[in-house]
Amino acid sequence: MALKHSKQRDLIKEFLMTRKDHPTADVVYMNVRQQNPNISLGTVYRNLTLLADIGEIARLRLGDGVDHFDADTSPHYHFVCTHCGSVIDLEMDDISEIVAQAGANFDGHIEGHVTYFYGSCSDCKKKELSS
Amino acid sequence: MALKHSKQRDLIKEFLMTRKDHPTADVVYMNVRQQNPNISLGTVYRNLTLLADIGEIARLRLGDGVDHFDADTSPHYHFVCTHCGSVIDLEMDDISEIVAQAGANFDGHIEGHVTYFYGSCSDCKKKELSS
DNA sequence: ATAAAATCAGTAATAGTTCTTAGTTTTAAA
DNA sequence: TTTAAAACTAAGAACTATTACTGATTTTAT
Repeated sequence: MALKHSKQRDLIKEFLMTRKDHPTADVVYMNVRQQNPNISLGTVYRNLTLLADIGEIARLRLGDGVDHFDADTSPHYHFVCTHCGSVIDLEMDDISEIVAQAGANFDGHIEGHVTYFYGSCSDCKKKELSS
Repeated sequence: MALKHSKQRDLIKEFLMTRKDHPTADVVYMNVRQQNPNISLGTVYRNLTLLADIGEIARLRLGDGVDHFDADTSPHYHFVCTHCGSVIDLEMDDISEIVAQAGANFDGHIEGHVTYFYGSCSDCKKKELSS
């Protein structure tokens, strides 16, 4: 299982670090191909999964049926626009105290929570108003 | 678009109301077939989607790649066991004040939030301890 | 240098869900 | 109560995102 270096994995990680918009595997693939046209989609998926498993990136599941990836692994929350699908970081305080609330009347062990917010992003909100 | 009655839809809704474990489309299909062996999986999917769209049931996306359905549409939170995959209702107060927190430094419009918790359910917790 | 292990590209396979088609029910109105 | 339009159905094809398999290639510890 010893991890070996791979140019493909470096490329994927480097690309992801340049982006703040939480791209999907397919978007990563299309972009990374511009540097390495021979890279395969399977390699992109495998490495995204591997990087997520070792904690170097985060996998986001936002209910749209597609996994998004984020090079920013610090705890933070996301907003999903239900009109254009864009995913945006939110500036807000940590709310993980809700885990204690959830555990108060629960017999199992709660390890964590998944929270994201949805609505209209700034751009889509403007378009709605002007129509 | 006027909704017409359908025996299949009734059957699906009735089945879902008997369950508190948030079954998937496939589980609904397998069970509903015992009453109507000719029902098709597509019909189950179509009606679950329709019922969710008109608000009679809730569609839950819990990050496991499968949609779960819930006849209880009142606002409440869910726990997902990462070991056995079971989905359990949590008894806890409403936490939708987090929406205001999230909107404080955000330029768009936040309509709602998705939150669920994960960890080990009561049964799986016991099994871990005894191993 | 070399060889075991990890990785790769390419492609087939899978899972969950939606779409298409041709025929069947439902329902409002004649 | 016929009737005909609209909604609905079963069956299965198609689609999307993802994972698994293959034999060849790269990495790295010796």
